[in-house]
Amino acid sequence: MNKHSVTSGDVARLANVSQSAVSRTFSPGGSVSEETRARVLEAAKTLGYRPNVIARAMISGRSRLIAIMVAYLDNQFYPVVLEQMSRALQERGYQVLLFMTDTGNQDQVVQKMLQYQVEGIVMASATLSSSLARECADTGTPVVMFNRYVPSSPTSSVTSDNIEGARQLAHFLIAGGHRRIAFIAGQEDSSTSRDREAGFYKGLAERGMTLAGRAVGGYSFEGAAAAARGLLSGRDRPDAVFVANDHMAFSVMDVVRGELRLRIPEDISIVGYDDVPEAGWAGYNLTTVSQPSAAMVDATVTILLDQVEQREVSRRAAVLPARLVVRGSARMPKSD
Amino acid sequence: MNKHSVTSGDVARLANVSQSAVSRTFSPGGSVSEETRARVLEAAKTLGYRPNVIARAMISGRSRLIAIMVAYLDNQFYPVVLEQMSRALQERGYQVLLFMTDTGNQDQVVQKMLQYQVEGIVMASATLSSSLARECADTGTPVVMFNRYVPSSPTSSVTSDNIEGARQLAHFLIAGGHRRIAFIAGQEDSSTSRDREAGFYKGLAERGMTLAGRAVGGYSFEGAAAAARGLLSGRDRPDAVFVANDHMAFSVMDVVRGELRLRIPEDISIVGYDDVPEAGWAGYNLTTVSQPSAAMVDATVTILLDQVEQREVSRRAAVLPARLVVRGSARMPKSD
DNA sequence: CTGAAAGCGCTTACAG
DNA sequence: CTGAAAGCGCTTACAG
Repeated sequence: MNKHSVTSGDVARLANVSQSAVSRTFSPGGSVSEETRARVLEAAKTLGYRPNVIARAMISGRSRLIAIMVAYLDNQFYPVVLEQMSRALQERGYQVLLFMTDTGNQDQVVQKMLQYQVEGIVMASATLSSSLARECADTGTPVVMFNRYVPSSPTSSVTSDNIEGARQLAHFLIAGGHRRIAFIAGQEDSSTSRDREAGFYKGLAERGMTLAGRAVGGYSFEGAAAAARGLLSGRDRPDAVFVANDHMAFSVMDVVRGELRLRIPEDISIVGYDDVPEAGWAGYNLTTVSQPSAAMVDATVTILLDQVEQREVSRRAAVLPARLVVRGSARMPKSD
Repeated sequence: MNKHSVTSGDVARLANVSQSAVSRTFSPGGSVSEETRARVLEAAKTLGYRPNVIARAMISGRSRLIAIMVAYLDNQFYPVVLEQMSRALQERGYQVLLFMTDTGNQDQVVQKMLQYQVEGIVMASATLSSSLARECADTGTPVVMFNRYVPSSPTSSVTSDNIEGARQLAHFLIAGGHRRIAFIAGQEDSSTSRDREAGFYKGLAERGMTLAGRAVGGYSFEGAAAAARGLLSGRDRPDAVFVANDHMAFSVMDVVRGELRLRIPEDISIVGYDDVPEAGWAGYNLTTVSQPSAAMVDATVTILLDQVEQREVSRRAAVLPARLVVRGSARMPKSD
């Protein structure tokens, strides 16, 4: 394959052993005498031998490749997750094949993954159509959806408790004395946006309140800015806005302070969801709900690799606890 | 490999043709009659055949895999670049094998890349030691360093003109009336930090000035905060600070406003480098220098794939123009 | 422990 | 255009 591709055969010749002996020396449980091993290792070193893992994958049926599908790398939640997940997978001896979502032909992307004989798939953007889910199951390739799920789907998923997190946020805002509370949704077909909205409604209802306004930001920076302008420029302005994720909340805060000339939280409170690194930056100091990204990554890797290593595809759903993170972008409850 | 791994042989049997005919049907320039092709395609469809690209890689010597080595995904410059680079590579028919830098055993990571028979390597974090560079060259695997370089190394690199960008920044600060100008370095052994510092000195010198203070932030958020505290808490405080990248500049701004209670830019000007998305957010509104990430990605992909496709490793260095982006974090020159 | 041999799923000359 | 055959670099029973 390469210019000087040295193979196990070359090493065998130099070490005066069989090619099988070389192979055994380089496979974890291979039975080789100390002497043979030493001879092989030395020959390998002088030749610069490096086992070809593609050939190994071919014969063993194990590529040790995991596909991760991402998008939205402008939303800091995902780069952080991608970094953690890659490290966790590397530590366990797998490599990450990265796929950027290609709007439109998601089908082709999944076909590519399968062609590369990946042993597992993490969907950290978009979800799997039921026909694609079936194809993956047919080939014995486990899939885990990260930070999303499809209610009736047989695909495993890892999420945080978006309903409970949003519910707490509602209670917190009401305790802070807010009376006109609005919501800016993400992508309306996403499970995160839907669950956060549902949990928020629930929290409001438990205190006898309802939503005072609603707009859709589509999880984009620009979409959120437009939503904020629409929602906040009329009369009877909300006194608090729950934005479906932090990434959009920053955009909303920029519009509120820069265009509408309102103070946060004196004139209006803004809260987000995710607790991305920037939420803690002093320029935003955003009150939000923390998604436990490290625990979510752990659960994903565990659920996926259990299936890979047991060679069976099953369905497991993990829902991890979320936690309210109080900072300065929302008025505090009176502590009396 | 998989549960129901259907192979070209299975398709051949069903279509009543040879296995070679199936293979030709699925290889771009393969000569097959229309009739055969149709029969094969139909059989493939009913069986759910998917060519095994691992086997193809094995026999053809072309894995179509490109390794990208990254780190620092908390610095928004890299996620954006990773996304752009992955998309560009996918469009040209390559897949990205992602490697997170593992402090310490960089050697092992590169060995892994080579074992996976990657056709090219992009180093977007760290640089290649000369012995590793030689190993890559020996196997015929081209390498491009992204946003970094080693002066005497034979490895290709793509950077922006850090010297010129920093020089312009110096001129801009001086024109704005600043007289006590300090610098916060990144990692001192990185080419970006060194070049930005050198260009900055040059710009100061051209106006008869010298640096009024210097600290090292190591390109980390916390390191930058510590550097800012040290640099700005004494007497004779600087009236402007050039921070070696935006990521650190945000941290410095937080310390300046949150801890030191100074106004930006009235009391002190802060400028950064990179022009990451957050630099444009109203909470920071950072004056900085834009690295042309899209052009840098294009150059990287072109330089790398040219070598991959011509099967020869050469050395090319691209230095793309940088551009001053004036926002609100530094006092403006008087327009008279 | 060791080696000869089969075989993973393909591509690609080579003859016809 | 088509098929039989060789071979990519390995792993893994199988005998010894």
